Formats: sequence, structure tokens, C-alpha cells
Amino acid sequence: MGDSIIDYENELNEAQYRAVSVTEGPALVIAGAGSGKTRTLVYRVARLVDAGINPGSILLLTFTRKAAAEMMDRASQLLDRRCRSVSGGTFHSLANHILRKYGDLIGYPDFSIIDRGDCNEVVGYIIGELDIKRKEIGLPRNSTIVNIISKSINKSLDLSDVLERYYSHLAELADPLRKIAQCYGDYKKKHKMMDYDDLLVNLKMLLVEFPGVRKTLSDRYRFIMVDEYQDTNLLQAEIVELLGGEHRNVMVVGDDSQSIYSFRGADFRNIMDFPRVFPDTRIIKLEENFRSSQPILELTNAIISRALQRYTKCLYTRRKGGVLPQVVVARDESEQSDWITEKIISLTRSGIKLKEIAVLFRSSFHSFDLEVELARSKIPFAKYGGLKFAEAAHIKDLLAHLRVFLNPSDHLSWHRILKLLPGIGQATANKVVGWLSSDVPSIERFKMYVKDQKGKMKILGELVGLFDLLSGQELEVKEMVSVVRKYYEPLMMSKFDDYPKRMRDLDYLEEWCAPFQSLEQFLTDMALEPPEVNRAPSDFAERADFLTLSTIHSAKGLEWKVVFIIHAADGYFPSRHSLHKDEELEEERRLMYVACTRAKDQLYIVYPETARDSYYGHVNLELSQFVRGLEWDYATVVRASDVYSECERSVADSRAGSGSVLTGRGFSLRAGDVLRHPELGMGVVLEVMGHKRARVFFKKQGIRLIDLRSVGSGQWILQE
DNA sequence: GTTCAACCTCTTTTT
DNA sequence: GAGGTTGAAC
Repeated sequence: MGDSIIDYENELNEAQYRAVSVTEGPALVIAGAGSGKTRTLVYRVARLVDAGINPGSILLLTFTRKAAAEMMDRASQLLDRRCRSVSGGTFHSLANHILRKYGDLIGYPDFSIIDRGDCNEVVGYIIGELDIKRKEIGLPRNSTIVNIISKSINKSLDLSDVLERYYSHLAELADPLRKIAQCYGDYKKKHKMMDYDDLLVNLKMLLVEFPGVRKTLSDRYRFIMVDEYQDTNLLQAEIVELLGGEHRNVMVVGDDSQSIYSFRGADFRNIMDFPRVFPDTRIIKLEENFRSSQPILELTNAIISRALQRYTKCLYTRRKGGVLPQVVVARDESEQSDWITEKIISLTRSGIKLKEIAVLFRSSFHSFDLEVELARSKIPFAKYGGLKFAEAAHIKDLLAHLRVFLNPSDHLSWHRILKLLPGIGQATANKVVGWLSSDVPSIERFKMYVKDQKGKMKILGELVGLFDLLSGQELEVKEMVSVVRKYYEPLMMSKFDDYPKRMRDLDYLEEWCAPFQSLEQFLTDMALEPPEVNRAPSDFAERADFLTLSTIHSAKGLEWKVVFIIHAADGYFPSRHSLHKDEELEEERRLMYVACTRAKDQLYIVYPETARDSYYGHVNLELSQFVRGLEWDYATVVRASDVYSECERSVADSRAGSGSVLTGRGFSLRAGDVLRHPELGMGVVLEVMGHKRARVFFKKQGIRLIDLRSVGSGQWILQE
């Protein structure tokens, strides 16, 4: 193959081509939503490899490993297999990789990675050890404490600054919290554990304190690319600087108006600061949107233009036509679910695949009601975001056995598996683990303990039996999982009433773990990049074509033909936690922007007018403030229960042949569109007559003639 | 002293 | 639906 099988210049637009052509030196690519960012990265990988650069010396840092794998895949299709050997993954997986190799230098010859749930348990344990009276001093829950500690690391702030800025009601607890944070750190070190933050902190420390290692790594990764740079935190930016500071072949790609992770320490100023950290940075803006139709893009531009922060670019599209986004008002949550279910059924009837449709929401519990309704209507779906597969109790239970087997000094997992057994609770578990760790804990030691009990705790014999099976011969990861499963399943069935569902998850886990070569790798991956679906799909039909339900955070970077945003009401989205904090409110606005920009052809913003609140009883809700006021100019407003469904069908035919016309407010209108008049309510356009008038059907008043030039401005009925 | 079922609350967003 | 707390039952 020659050196130019790819016609870069013709397959990319001008800005993309410029980005791809910068092969050396620092570059910042500001890539608007849907501007072909991934495509640009893929072509750049290909271009570098094409130019004879060793693929192993290219480092592609992305938000998930899947994203990296996908890009390498596409680059391979473009060029050839060499692109597969590019190093790619998340900051955390890179850190894991490097620390496994050099960890002994900083006192971590070997370690296990703990997830958020584990962190909470460690903190709970520490509070017990420190003999702190939880209630007396009003200590918050464990997860809040872990959040505080994590925030102080990710935002590079002192603990008391974090309290002052984000938890002012806890300001008095600075001292005990500091003490807890201290012990928490010690505990992790002692038990060879790293949480997500430690991976980054320790990687940075390694790079700072061991220039030799830094040099080696910097030589190895001669070309660095970072995707979603607006969602990196200061630590990550420093790591980039440390790795790339010397050769300066660093390209970061991001979009400041899509920054949605500041709650975990991300700082979109990283983008602004990049040119300062790397002088002579070339800045390239991708502003052509290839994804969304004109009307959708107009709405999203309007949403983001109301942000306090001025963003640096304006998106445009060459796509013409397309339907206006719809704002759908439902009476309550249940009507919202009904309407969406109905709408999805009618979309699939018209030939749209479920895979091309997504329902997005602010918080994962916002979809609970809809999930029930979808299940009832037998619409297969996969849910992303919220409680993850790996965090489900039964998965953690099963894994805990393997973790103990791999690392017998893992107290947390010992506790977990002991307490599963009938008759064994906190106290007994404490006793056993206490005895185990009076020396170096090991499986053998555990067996000794059980023997000494002389059948007093007969039940523990079962566990010994399991360990015998596990250590009997060299087992594949998959076999180990299946051995533990046989042991755990009866326990699971007595612990959970809904065990059939959980059983399917175990099936899925067995399948998922098959490719892993070592137990350590499997457990590490389970913590770092677990399967992202939070419920195992039940059969192949579901895997073939299913609807996507997703939190907006988990939908980042993806796109669908049809997007529904549900619970788009103040209090839900924006969440009521952020209503009174400007900074957080702005982040929610960007979140709405991200949500709307996922849509290619059809966008539905749905909200319930009323909700039941356990405190206030019935409450009225308003359309999300990020859209409120824009709906008349950039969308059509319909009632879920109203004329919409009947009339839409009745005019669908006439619509096909009729032209559209621009109204006074500058949006296009044609037969089938739905309008809302201040007094007459919802109406459906039956016929556009010239460019001044249209016949509109109103449910209550019947057919009226309206003046198109005044649509949206109050008086727009012409005559009867 | 210990276990465990029944109640309560409160639900951001993620590596 | 998961965490925490309480109080009955062993």
C-alpha cells in the first residue's frame, strides 16, 4: 500500500483537515457538538501512523476505554491494522498500567483498586475505630465524607476550603473530618488499596519524584492526544504536562460549552489555560455541525447563548429542513411515560429502529416510572448511568470471594463474605477477621481458625470448601467465577426475593469475564471499566435492537436520530440542589445543551406539570428554565393528552405534499405543525395559504384562519 | 450479646 | 432500591 491511500483533504472539511495536519507541536482543538470530533481524532491517528510513526508511541486518552477502542478500530479500517496498537484508554487505566509497573518506587509494589462503595465502608470502619460519636457531633453519612475528601483532592483544595465552599453547614467538623481523611489515607496504604483518586495522585507523584521514570514514559509516548479535555481536572492536566512537556506533541480536544463534570473536580479552564502551559499552541475550531437538523441546532444555540459564560464559537449546519423540536406537556409523570411509550411505538411503526432512539434524563431515578411502562409494553431497553452493574449487591458479593482469594488481607471483602452466611453478623465477622489479622492473613490461616472451632461454626466449613476448590488446580478466570457462583447462588436466593433477575446478571458476568487472563486483571477491570449497562440484557432479541435510556452524563459523545428528554422541569432538571448556586446552575445548563445536541432529526422535551411530593403533596412544575421562553420561537408546544395525536394522524397525509412558509418570527411552518395560541390553546396547522395565512384546527374552537406574520406575538387569529 | 426483620429516609451526575 | 436505625427474638 502506498503512503496516501487516504485522501485527507477531501474527506475532511477545512478545519478538520488543519487539525489532522498538525502532527507536531501543541494543538488545541475546540470541537463543537457534532462537529466530527471523533472523525478528526480517527483521521489524525491514521495520519500519524501513515507518516511512519510507531503506533505504540501514540497515546490516546479518552473518557472510556470503549471510546478509545472504537477510535482505534475506525482508524484501522481507514488505514490498516497498525492503528490497533496505539495505546489508548482513560487516565485511570493509564495510571493503573504505569503504577503496576513502577509502584514499588512509591511504596505500592502491588495494590487493589477500590470503588466508591468500598471507600464508604472503609470510612465507616475508621469512624468506628476512632470511636467518634457520629450522632453527637452530627457527622454526615459515609458517602458524603468520601465525597468531601475526594473533592478536596480533585479540586486541589484544602479540606476546609472544600467545606467552606460546598458544605458550609459542615464547616465546624473540619477537625474530625481531617482526622478521618488522614486515617483513611493510612488505611488504604496499609492494606495496599487505591481508590480512583489515588491512581491519579500517585501517578503524578511518581512522575514528579522520579524524573527517570518520567523521561522513560515521555520517550515512550511521543504523541499524546486527549479527548474531552474540558472534563479533565487539574491533576490530569498536570499529568499531561509532565508526560508531554518535553516533546510538546500534545493535542487536546474539547468543548468548553460541554463541560459537565465539575462536580468531580473537572475544570474547563484547563482548556483556556492550555495555550499558556504550552506556548505556541495552534488553536483550531470546528464549528460546522454535521449531526443535527437546522431547527434543532437553532434551539441548542439559543440555549447555550443564554449562559453567563460567553462561549467561543457558534455552530452552523449545511443541513436544510427538518422538523421543529417539540415541548411536550404531560399532566403528571405517568402521562409522561404513557406518551413516550406510545410515541416510541409509533416511531418504530414508521420504520425507525429502537437503536436510533434514546430517552435522556438528569438523574437515574427519573426513568423508574418509564421503565415499568416500557416493560409492560414489551419494549426492550438498556439503561446506562446510575447504579452500575458492578455496584449491585449480588455482583459485589460474588466478587468479594475472589478478592479475598487473591488478597487475603482485604478486610472489607472478608467481612462481606462472612456476613453472607446465616448466623454470622457484624460481631462474629469482626472476631474472625480480627483473629486472621493478628498475623498475616491468609487462606491457610482461615482454615486453621475453622479447624480450631471444632465444628462450632460449621457453616464456615462451606467457605473452606470453596477455597479448596479455588486453589485445587490452575483455574481459568471463568472457571473460578463459576465455582464461586455455585457456592454463592443458594445464599443469594435466600438473601434476595428478586433472585431471578440477579441470576441473569451472574450469567452475564460469567460471559463477560471469559476473556481475562488473570484474576487480578479481571478484578481491576471490574473496578476501572465495568460493563456499562446496569442490568444484563435478558436475551438475544434484546441485544439486537433496543431502546437506550441514559443519564445525560453517560450519553456524552453519542447521538441518536430521535431523542427524548424527560422530566425537563425545574427541580428535576435543573436539579433542585443547584437551583440556588450560579456555578452549578450553569453546569446544568451545559448539561441541557449536551442533551439536546445528541439529537439528529427529532427532539422531544417532555415534562410533567404536576408531581406528587411526599412533603408538599401535589406540586406544580414549570418547564425547565433553560428552555422556558424559547419554546415559542424554537419549538412547538403540545399537550401529551391533547389534539396532538388525533390531528397529527389526520393531517399527516396532506403534509407530505405541502410546502412550508416562514413566519414573522422566522421559523418555518407547514401543515401538521402544532401551535399554541395564548387563549385558544393547542392547534394543528391544516393548510398553509400563501405566506400570510394558515388554516389551523383548534380543539375547542374548531378551524380558524391565523395571521402567520404575528405568530408567537399574541394576536394571531385572523378570522373564523 | 448477637442476629435479623421491619421500618425509615432520600435519592444528582462518574472514573 | 439501598442505606441506616430500631427493636423484637434468639
